[in-house]
Amino acid sequence: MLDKNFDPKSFEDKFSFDIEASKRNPKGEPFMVLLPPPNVTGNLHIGHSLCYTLQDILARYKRLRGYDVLFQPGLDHAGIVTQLLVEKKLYSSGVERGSLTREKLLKEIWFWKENSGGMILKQMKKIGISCDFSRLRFTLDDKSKKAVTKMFVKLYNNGLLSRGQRMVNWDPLIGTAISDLEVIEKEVKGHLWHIKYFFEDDSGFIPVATSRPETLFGDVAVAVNPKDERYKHLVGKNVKIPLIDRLIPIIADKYADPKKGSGAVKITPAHDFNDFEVGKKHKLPVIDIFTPKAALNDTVPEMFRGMDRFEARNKVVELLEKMDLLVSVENVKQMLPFGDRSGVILEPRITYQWFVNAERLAKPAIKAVKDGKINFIPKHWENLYFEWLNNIRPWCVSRQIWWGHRIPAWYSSDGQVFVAETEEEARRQAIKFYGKNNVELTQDNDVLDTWFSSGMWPFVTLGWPEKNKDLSRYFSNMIVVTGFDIIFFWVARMIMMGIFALGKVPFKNVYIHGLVRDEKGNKMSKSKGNVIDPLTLCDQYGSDAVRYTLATLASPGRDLKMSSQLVETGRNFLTKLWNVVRFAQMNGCTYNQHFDINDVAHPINKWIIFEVKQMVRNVENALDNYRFDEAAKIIYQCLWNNFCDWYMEFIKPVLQQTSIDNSRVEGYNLSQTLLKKDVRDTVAWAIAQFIAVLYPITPFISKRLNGEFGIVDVKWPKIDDISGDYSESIKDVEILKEVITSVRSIRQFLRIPASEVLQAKLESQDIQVHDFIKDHRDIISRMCNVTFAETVEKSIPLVLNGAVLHVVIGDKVDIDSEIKRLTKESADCMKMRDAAMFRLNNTEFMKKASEEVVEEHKKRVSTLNSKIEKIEGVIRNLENVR
RNA sequence: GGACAUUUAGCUCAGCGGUAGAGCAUCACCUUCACACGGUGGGGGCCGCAGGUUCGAUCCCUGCAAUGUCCACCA
Repeated sequence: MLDKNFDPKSFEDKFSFDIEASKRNPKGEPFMVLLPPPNVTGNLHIGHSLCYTLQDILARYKRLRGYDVLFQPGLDHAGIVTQLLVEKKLYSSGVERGSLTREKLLKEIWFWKENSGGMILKQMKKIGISCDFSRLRFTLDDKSKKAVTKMFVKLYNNGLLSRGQRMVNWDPLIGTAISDLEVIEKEVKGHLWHIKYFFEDDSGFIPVATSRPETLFGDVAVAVNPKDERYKHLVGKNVKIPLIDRLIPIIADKYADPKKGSGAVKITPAHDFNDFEVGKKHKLPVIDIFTPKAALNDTVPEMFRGMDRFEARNKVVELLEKMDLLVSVENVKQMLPFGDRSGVILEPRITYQWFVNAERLAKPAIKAVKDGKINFIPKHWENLYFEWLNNIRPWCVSRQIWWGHRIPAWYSSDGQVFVAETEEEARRQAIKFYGKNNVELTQDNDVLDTWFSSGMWPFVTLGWPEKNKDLSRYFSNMIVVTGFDIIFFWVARMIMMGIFALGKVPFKNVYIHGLVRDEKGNKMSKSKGNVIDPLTLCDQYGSDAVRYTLATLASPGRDLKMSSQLVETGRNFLTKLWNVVRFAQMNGCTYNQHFDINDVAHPINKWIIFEVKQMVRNVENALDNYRFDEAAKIIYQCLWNNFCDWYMEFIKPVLQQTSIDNSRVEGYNLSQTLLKKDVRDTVAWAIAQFIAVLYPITPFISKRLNGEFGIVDVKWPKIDDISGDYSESIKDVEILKEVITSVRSIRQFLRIPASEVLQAKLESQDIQVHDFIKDHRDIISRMCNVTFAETVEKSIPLVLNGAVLHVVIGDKVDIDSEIKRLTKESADCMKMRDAAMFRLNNTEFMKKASEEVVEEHKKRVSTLNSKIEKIEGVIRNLENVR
C-alpha cells in the first residue's frame, strides 16, 4: 500500500541508478542521444539539469516507442580549467609555483581526476539520467588519444592544419594562446592619452592618442590619413618616440581615421591586430616589448624592465606628465578583451601556433544545414550558425599548457617538423627526409584545444577510427540537445569534423534550449548570489518534480525563469498523482492485463478512455516535435482535470458500493457488480497510461507506482487498438458536467451552503439526454448535493445545451437579481450570436469562407438562439411572478 | 553599426486566420471518509503601437517602440 504521505525521498534513491533504464533494444531503429560531456571538474548546475533532463526524456520516450537508444555518457578533460584548478590546489598546499615538471604535474592531475573528478556523474544519476554508465568515456582516455592523434595527422596530411607565426589572443596569466571564441569583450572605463610626438628637428609635434601608452616602446610609425588636411604634409617626416627618442616615420594610411582620437595613430605591430596588418603592409619592423606574462622585456629602457604592463602604463604616464609630453587626457569607455577562463585582459601576441583551416571545413558544414540534412530546432538558430561559419577565421588549436592531447608533431634541431601518429613514424619520416641513419627529434610541447577532442565526440564515442557496428549504426542517427552558447564551440565543430572524418553528418537534429534564469529573469551568477542549485531542489521537492518543472518551462526559443515556487507546483502535481493511485488502490483497482478496452460499455468509462486516448496522441505529437512543455501540460490537464476532478468523482458511487449487487444497472445491460469490475479495470488502465506517458518525464514516481500497481513493465500506450464510437458517450458526459457545474454555480451565486440539499428537476426534449441524466442521478446528487423532485415551484431554471434544469430554492429566490443575472447571460449570448450572424449576412464571407466555417457559424447561431429563447422565456415567467 | 529573438490576465507563459487559454497569485465558500501539496465557484485581457493584406487579423506583411541576446568596431 502506498504511504499516505508522498515522500520522493522514500523511493528516488532506489531508482537513481537503474541499469534497466538504459537497456538497448537491438531490434529497434537506432537512435542516439549525444550527451554533451560535462567537464571533469564540473558540478551539476541548473543548466545541466535542463539539458540532461530534456535528453533523458527523449531517450526514455524513444525507448518506450521501441527504438534502440544509445545514450552514452562521458567526461571532458577541460584542459585549461582542470589544469588551473589542480595547480591552484597544489600551490595552496605549499608546492612552489612552477616547480613541477610536466610529468609530475600530469601525474598530479590524473590523481586528482581519479579521486575527485567526475562528481557530476553521481549528480546526474540523482536526477535520473538514464545513460549507459558502463560505456563511460573520457575525452583524454587511450581510445580518444588514438583518435585525436589520427585526426590531427589526417587534417595535416590534407593541408587543413598547419603551423604558422601569427598574431593570436594571448592569455598572460595562463601563458597560452586561446581561440577567438574564448575572448570575452567587456566594456571598461579607461583613458585616452594624447601624447606629443616631436619632430626629428624639434620644430613641433604631432599629437598621438592612445589608450595604451606603455606600448610606445614598440612603436614603429605614426599613421595619418592621406586625406587629412591637418597632417598630410607631414607624411615622410620622422618623429621621436617620447621617453626613448627612437625615430619613427609618419606614414599615410587609410586606416588612420581623422575622426578618431587625434587623427594620428601610433603603429605598434607586435601588440595590436590592426597595427600588425598596417605594419605588414608598410614593411615595418615588429618590436615585441612583452614577456609571455605581459611584463616588459629587455627591449625597453632598464627602469621599465620586468615591470607589469599596468604598472608600466602608470609609470609612462607619470613621466610623460613630468616632461610635459601630454596634450590632454580623455575619459573614455572602451571594449577590452578578457580571457573567459582567467578573467585577465588579453594581449595580442605574435607566436608560432597550429591553425586549422576552418574555412575549408566550414563549406560542407554550411551546405549540410542549407540542404536540410541537419535541422536546428528552433530553426532561427541556423542564422547564427551560418553567420559564424561564413566569417570563420583560422582556428588556433594549440595551447601552451600540459593537460590535454599533446600535439603529434616532432621537430628536428633545425626546426623541420614531422607530423605522425607515433614518434617512430615521425622518425622514419625524418630519416627519409634527411637521408641519415638517425635524427634527434623533440615533440611539440603544446597540447590541443579541448574543443578539438570535443568536436570529435560523436564518432570517438562510437569507437572511431575503428570501423565497427556501433559507428555505422548510430552515427548520423543522433540528436544533440544543447544551449545556444556552444553552437560555435561545439555543434559547428562536430559538424565540420564529422563530415571531414566520415563523409556524412553526425546528427540530424540539433535542439537548442534556452538559458535558465532566476525568477526575475536575471542570469544566475555566483556574484549575484541568485544561483538556484538543482540538487537542493531535488532534495526539497524530489528529482521528478524538478524534471517535470524543467520540462514545462522548456518552450522552444525562450529562456526559462526558474523558481522554487514552480517546482512546488510540479511537486503538487505528483502528489495528486500519488494520491489518486492510492485511492484507486484503496478501492481494489489493480492492473488487469486481460482487460479489453473495446468491451467497455458504460458511457462514463468510455468517456475517460477516449480522453486518455486523446491525451496519449497529443503527448506523442508533442514529444515527436520536441515540445516538452506541451507534453507535460497535456498530461497535467488530463490527469488532474478530466481524471481526478471529473472521472474519479463520477465513479465514486460505484466504487464505494460494498455488497454484491446483481441488479441491473439502469440503462445498461450489466449488473452493478460487473459495472464495478469494469470501473476498477478502467481506473487501473487509465492510471497505467498516465504512468507510462509520465515515465519519460518523471521516471522515479512512475517506477514506484508501477511496482505498487501490479504493472510488470512500463509500456507505451497502444492507442491504435482503441476503436469504436465514443461520440455519444462524450456528448452524454458533457451534459452531465454541465448540469453539475450549473448547480454548483447557482448555489454559490445564491450563497446556499453546500450542506443544504437542493431539489431539482430536469426537463429535456431530447430523450437521450433525459434518460442519461435520469440514469445518473446518483452522481449528480453526490456531486452537487441535490435530490430530484417533481415540483418546479419556487425554482429557478438553469438553461443548458438541450435541457433546462429547475432548481428549487424556495424563498431564497430574489427575483430581481435573478432577472438581472439571466439578462446578462442572454446579452452575452446575443453578442456572440450577432457576431456570427453578421458574418453570415456578409455576402463576401459566404462566398469566400470555407464550408466548414460557414457550417460552424450556422450551428453556433442556432444553438445560441435556442438558448437565448429559453432564457428570455424564463425571464418573462419571472416577470409575471413578480 | 549588423543580425536574431521577445512583447497576450497582477506574475510566468501557451495558443491560433473564424467565441482569448493554462499555471501561479487574487476573491468567496468548503476541514466532505484519495489529496488543504486539496475541493468548488468567481473576478481579471484595445493579444506593445501605427499602417497594410483579407469577407474576417492577437495570428500574415511593413514600419515603429521597448526589452534581451549574439556578432563586429573603437586611437
